[in-house]
Amino acid sequence: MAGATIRDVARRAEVSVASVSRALNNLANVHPDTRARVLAAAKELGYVPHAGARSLSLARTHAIGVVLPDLHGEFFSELVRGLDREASARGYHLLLSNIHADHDHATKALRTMHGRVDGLVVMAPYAGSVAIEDLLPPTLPTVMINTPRAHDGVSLRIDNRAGAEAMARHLAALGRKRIVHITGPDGNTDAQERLDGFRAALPKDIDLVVVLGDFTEPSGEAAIARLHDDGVAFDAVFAGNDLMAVGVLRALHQTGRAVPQDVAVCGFDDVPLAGYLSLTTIRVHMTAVGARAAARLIDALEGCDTGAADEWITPELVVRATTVTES
Amino acid sequence: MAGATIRDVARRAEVSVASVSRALNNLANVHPDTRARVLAAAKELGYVPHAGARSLSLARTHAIGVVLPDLHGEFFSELVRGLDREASARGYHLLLSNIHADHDHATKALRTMHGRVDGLVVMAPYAGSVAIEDLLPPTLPTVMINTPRAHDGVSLRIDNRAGAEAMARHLAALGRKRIVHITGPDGNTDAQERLDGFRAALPKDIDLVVVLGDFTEPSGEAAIARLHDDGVAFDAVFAGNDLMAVGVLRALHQTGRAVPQDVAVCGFDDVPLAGYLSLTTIRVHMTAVGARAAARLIDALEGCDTGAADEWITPELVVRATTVTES
DNA sequence: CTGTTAGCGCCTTCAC
DNA sequence: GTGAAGGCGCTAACAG
Repeated sequence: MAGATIRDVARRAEVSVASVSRALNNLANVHPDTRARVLAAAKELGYVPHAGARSLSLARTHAIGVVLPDLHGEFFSELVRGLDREASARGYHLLLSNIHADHDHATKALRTMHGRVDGLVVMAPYAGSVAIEDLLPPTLPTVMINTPRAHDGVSLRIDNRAGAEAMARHLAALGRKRIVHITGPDGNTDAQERLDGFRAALPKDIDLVVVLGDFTEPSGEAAIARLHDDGVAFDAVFAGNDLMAVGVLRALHQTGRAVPQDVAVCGFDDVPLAGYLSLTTIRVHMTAVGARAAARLIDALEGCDTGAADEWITPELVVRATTVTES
Repeated sequence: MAGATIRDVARRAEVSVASVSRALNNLANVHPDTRARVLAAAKELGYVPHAGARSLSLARTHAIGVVLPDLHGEFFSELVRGLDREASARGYHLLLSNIHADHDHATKALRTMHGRVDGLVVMAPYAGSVAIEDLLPPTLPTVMINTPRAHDGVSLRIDNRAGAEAMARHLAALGRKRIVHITGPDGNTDAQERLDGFRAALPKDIDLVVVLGDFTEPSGEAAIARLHDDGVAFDAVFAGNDLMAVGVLRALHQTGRAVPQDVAVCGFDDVPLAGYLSLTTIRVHMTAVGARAAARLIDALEGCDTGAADEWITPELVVRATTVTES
C-alpha cells in the first residue's frame, strides 16, 4: 500500500493526525497504547513519511547542496566521499549540482536549491567563475572550498603556499640548483598560489625557470620537450600538479635523462597514480576537506558555530623515488 | 531581501498570487503588463521560488535519488558524472545516498528519500545486499544497475559474460594454452559472471586454473606468488579486475617473468591506471552506464517509456601491451 | 494525554 | 485576463 499518508494512519489507528505525528517522532506525552496502535497501523500500511512535506512545515530539509565544477575524477570522488561520510553520519543528505560552463543553466540549478537544502558547500577554483558567489541564494549558509575572495560565510582553503614552500625546501635540501616550475592555467588560483609559495621559499642561489602549463599531462610533456629543444639546462622539475609531472616523467624518459639522478621530479595533489609511479608530491587530503566542509556547515546550521571564518588545510609533503634514490 | 515569498511579490506587483504564479511559470493568459510588473517585482525582491513547496503542490520534485554502496573511487565518480550529466541536462538534481554496511542507517536513508525524489537509481553489486530491494519505498520508480535479481522496474546490466568471453577469445587467438583466472570475492555477482563467461568461451584444449582473489591489488600479487611457490606453470593471467592485474604485474616482475612474452596479463574495468600500465583489459564505460540509467529513469518518470525492462551494456575489449608486443 | 486548527509556500481549479 | 479558495502532507500551537 504505497503513498499512505499520515491521515490514513490516523484513521486506521483511530486517533488524530497529531497523535500519529507525536508517536512517530517519539515525542513525549503519548500514551503507550496510543503509540502502539499508531506504530502498528503505520507498519500495516507501509507508511513512509513524506520528507518533502516534513521539510516544508519544519523549514528544515536536512539536506546540503553541493556545488562543484566539472573537475577531475580523483578529486571529485574523494571530496564527495568526505562530504557524504560526515553528512550521512549526522543525518544529512547531499544534493549534487555540477556547474558546467553554461551560465544560465548554472543559475537555474542554484536557484532550484532554495527550499531543498539547508546550506551549501561550494567549490569554485577558477577566478573566472567569480559570478558564482553572486548567484548563490544569499539566504543560504555557505561553506566555500578554496575560494579566494572574501565573503560572509565560512571558507576552507587548501594551503597551496605552504605545500609549495615545503617542496621548495625539499628540493633545496637535495642540492638542486636549476629548477623548472610548470604552472597551471592562467587565472587558476591554486596554480598561482603554488607558484608564489614556491618562489618565495626558494633560496636565492637557486635558479628558477617558470613555464606555463595547463594541469594536463600533455602540457607537462610539451613543456619539457620545449625546454629540451631550447637547450635549457635544469636538474629538477616541480610540476604544478601530478598530471603534468607524469608528462614530465614521460618526456624525460624519452630524452634519456635519469630520474632522480639527472633530474628530480615532483608534483602536487598525490593522485593515486602518483603512488604507482613513486612520484614525490604534496598530498591534499580531499576526503578530509570534504568531511571538514560538511562538519563546518552542519555546525553552523545547528547553531554550534565553531572556529574561524577562514580555515586552512595544510597539505603534506610525500617524498618518493622521483626525488630521492632509495638506499 | 532574502526569503521573499510569492505573496510578497504579489503585494509588490499589486496582483494576486495566482497571477504571479502564472507569470513566473510562463503560462498563457497573462496580460503583458501584468507579467512585466510581476517580473519587475520579483527581481526587486530577489525572489527565488521555494522548490520544496513547489514540489509538494506539484507532487513532482525533479530530483532523482542515487543509492550507491561505498565503492571504489574510479567507478563512483564516473558513474555519478554520467548520472549528473544526463540528469542536469534534463533539469533534474541528484540526491546522493551512500549505503554503508549499517542496515538501520541504510533503511532510514532510503525512507527519507520518499517525497524528496521522483525516482531512484540503485546500484548494489553484492548478492549480500539483497535486502536493499525490500527497503526501497515501493512507490518509487527505480532503475537498478547491475542487480541480478528480477524486480519490477528497469534494470541495467553490465554484460560481464560478454566481456569475459571476448577476453577468452583474445587469449585463445594469441595461442595461450595454460591460463590462470583470479576471481573476485565470493558472492560478488560481477566476479561470478566474469568467471562463467570466461570459462564458457575458452576452447577445450586450453587449461584453466582458477584461484580466488578479492578485487584488491595485494590479492592479485599474492595469487601469483602462491602459484609460483607451488610450481604451477602458466602463460597467461586473466585477473577479475584491473587492480588485481596490477598486483599480478608486480609479482611477475619480481619473479623475473617477461610480459607478455612469458606471460600475457589482462584485467577488467579499464581504470585510468590500466592505460598508464598499458594493460589489456575490458572497458566498462561507467559514464555511459550512469547517463543511460538517468535517461531510462527520467523517460519512465515522464511517461515516454522506452525499451526493455532489462538493458545490457556491452563492455569493450581494449588490447594493449600486456598481451601483445608492439611491432 | 489527545483532538482541532492553522499554517509552511506554492499551484490550480473555479468563478468572475 | 484575473482573483479567491482549497489542498499537497506534515508539524505545532492551542484548547480540552
